[in-house]
Amino acid sequence: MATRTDESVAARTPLSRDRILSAAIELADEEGIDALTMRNLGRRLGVEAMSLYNHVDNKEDILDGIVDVVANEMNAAVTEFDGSSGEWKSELRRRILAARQVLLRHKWAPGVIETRSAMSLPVLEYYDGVIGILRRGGFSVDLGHHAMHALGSRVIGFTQELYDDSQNDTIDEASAAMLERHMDRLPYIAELAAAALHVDPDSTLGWCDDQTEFEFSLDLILDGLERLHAAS
Amino acid sequence: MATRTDESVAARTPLSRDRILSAAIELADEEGIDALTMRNLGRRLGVEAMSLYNHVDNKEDILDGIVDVVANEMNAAVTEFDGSSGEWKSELRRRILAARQVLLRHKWAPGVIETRSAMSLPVLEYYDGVIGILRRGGFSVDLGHHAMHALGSRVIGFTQELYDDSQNDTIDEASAAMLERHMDRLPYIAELAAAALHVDPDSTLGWCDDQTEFEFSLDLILDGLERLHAAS
DNA sequence: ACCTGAACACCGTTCAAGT
DNA sequence: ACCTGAACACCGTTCAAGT
Repeated sequence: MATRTDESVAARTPLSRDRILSAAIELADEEGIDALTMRNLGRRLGVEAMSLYNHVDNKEDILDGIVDVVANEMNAAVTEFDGSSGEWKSELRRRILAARQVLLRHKWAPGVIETRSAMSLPVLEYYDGVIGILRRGGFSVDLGHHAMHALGSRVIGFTQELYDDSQNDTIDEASAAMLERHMDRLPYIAELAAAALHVDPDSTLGWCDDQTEFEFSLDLILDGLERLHAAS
Repeated sequence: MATRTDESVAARTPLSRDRILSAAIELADEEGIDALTMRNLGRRLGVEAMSLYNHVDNKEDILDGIVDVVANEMNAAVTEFDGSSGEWKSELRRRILAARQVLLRHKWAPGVIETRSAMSLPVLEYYDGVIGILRRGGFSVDLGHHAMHALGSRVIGFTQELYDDSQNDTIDEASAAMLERHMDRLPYIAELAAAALHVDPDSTLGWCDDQTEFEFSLDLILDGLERLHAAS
């Protein structure tokens, strides 16, 4: 059926909004969000940067678009759980951890979502699904609203980390030296570091296991909500 | 004592790292972090952008510097509570809410802290104080560590909001129209909006009171930690 | 020792010109 | 209808030149 199956087809495939958004996500995934420039994106598509403007309004439009694509990916990953159990807590927990798996492939996404002034319909649909789980589980509108705030970015499976070391998985030498030098002014951090060292002797750095900490915090919040819910 | 008290003194005051950092913070507070460019900063100081490089290494150095200044402001606002009560929970709560007051004056700060690769000593001292409150309150090193993760950016008094409307306190018309158009696909958000409207009839926008939601979430986490602490 | 002007290598974006 | 080259107004930063 395919009349053109050689590799050069890709290069000849005409530009489109969808191809631009896919390439933009690839670029951000592989090289980080800072590498997502119009000129870089054009190069990846074998085209001049200015050609992109025939298919998207501007860079903001691209950022809006890739957020929608990722949110749809989350929604797809998550629908299988909808109504899968009568239990709001386990259902919500599984939904959030599934969304987290998607976002771990697109670590730039929470930061970009944060900067959008207009709202994304797919993101709102994701949120709507979360509130739906709570409401069907018997939460009042009010407590459901509070719950969304308490979960914060964790509702999409992400901890907006102060000092997230996802970029460079190690503490750089300058910081390590500074820590060393000022341990006397940081007695409790020194103690914590010592304890972490005890567990994993050859790294001052890998103090924290992201997934473990995420689930700890998520469960802490879910347990708190459960108690408030039971008391209401 | 002052031989020169006229207003032009400020303009003649020689440049220094401190003056540059103060001006940078003013600029970011007043016009947002995007307005903090070397040329803008130079203009505010009555000097060419290139002169700044005599006193700071580069822009990264300025960002590092203003984070330190703000963190020191937080530490100053917070020391009065240290050891003020034997009760870790109320002490930590007051500390975080005091830090929050500082950060509400410098809303750009959490975002900048997040992008620093090197660690700030004043920020670490703030964290150290938090862990200290927990440890003196009887928390194990491990539970103290988990607690820091659970609090996340809230430990410095800030909710890293998805869609924080601090910039434009209103939902823009495009988003409002989109919400209107797709209410059928967002049944639970529609319900929430209706409830919020009921409370405050003339705004689809002011759904949430930041301070209320912050304290709700903070107390939820503190209560959860208290329970884990009691069980340990 | 400190400040400046011109320049460089990047941005996003516009627009007239090509096919 | 789509793509391009040159250009514009911005970035951060370097460097030789001024005082």
